[in-house]
Amino acid sequence: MAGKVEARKAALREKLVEAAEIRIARDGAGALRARDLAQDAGCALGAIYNAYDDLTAIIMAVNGRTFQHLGAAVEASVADADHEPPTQRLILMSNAYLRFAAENTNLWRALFDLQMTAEGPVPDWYLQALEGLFANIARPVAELFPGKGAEETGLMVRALFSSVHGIVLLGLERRISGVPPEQIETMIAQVLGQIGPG
Amino acid sequence: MAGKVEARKAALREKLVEAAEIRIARDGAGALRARDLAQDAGCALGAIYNAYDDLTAIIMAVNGRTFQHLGAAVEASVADADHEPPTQRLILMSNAYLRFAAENTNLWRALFDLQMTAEGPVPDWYLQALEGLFANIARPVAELFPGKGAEETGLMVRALFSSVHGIVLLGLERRISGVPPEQIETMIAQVLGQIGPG
DNA sequence: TCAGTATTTTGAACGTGGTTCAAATTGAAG
DNA sequence: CTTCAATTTGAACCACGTTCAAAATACTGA
Repeated sequence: MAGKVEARKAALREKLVEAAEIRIARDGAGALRARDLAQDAGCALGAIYNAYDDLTAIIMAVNGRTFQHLGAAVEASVADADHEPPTQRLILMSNAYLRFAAENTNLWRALFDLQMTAEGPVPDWYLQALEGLFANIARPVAELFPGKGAEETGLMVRALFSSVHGIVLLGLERRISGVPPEQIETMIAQVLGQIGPG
Repeated sequence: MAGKVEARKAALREKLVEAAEIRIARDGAGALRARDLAQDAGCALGAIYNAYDDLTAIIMAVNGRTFQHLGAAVEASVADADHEPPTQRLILMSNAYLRFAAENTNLWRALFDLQMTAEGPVPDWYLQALEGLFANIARPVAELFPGKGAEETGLMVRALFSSVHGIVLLGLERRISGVPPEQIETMIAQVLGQIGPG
């Protein structure tokens, strides 16, 4: 019975991220409360701190899942779009990004909100998840700018991702943008439609 | 001596925003503490709540100033650039935006961080300040796309602002972007340089 | 099986921080 | 100077993340 405690610990970790995911999705990461989480997971308040260092670590665990889902959604959007021109593939991915953000706003926000708050270095898997996203963008961009070097292409990839991210971010903040959600796609197309050589 | 209390109250409000501005600029809006603020302003803890509804209201007051400074910086960047082509003017404004954000990161972040947190409606002057920024962008955009209607131009203005905002936001988050600050200008130019008719 | 030891779980308690409010202080009026 | 209203004060309240000594549980050897 050596793995019994291990298994119980793992089960608790699992229950905690699941409960946290539900709460973050519903109320946002800022509304996550240790006491609520303990209740949801059916454990003692202190047990949370046996499973994770602190609440931030749990949010990070949720972010890990969210990144997976986000990455899958973006990749699926161009899974069978090889025949489409590169600009169109960029637009497809961006719309998938928008859709994911719109349907999972709080979880998606947690992905980027956390960075601002926490001081320490971003975990490695975080950066790698981002690189994964960038890799998908890099393919159409490389097709669009065959002449450019890797350096400049890499910057362009980040610039385009950041642009779409900004459009989605402010666009979903209805109170600021005043733009109805269905217009966000138009804005993305307006910007990405311009991208191309010469 | 009718206006005496009024004046004292106004003076306290002033001291509070000034102290808050200094603290937010140094440590970020999230690190603002009521007790520190009271000490800085030389008033009792409770006095804060005579002058303002809550800490959020003080941050909003600071944001009001920040918006003024930001608007002034952006306008100044194209003050005597009428002879420049529209794309160049967009780049000038964007670089001014970047520069302001880089030099006043915490104050600039507070401008957008707060929205996420607070639930209530955004105050009117907030939206008007944004409209003021948009108006500056609208001029070059209208020159670039003389054929487009007001509707589409308005969307494009928001799309471009959001794009630059996104590039600056993620670019300054060094831990995420991994891009050195001086490259952010390059990314802005990469995207804005593409904008133009047909 | 059981006593003894190690490990895990528990939740009361601590520290921090925003906000409140009864009491003290200050200012206005007679 | 006295009285009354308004303002100012800071101790106290509550919510929350986190800790840690004690209780519960699991493991080991006889």
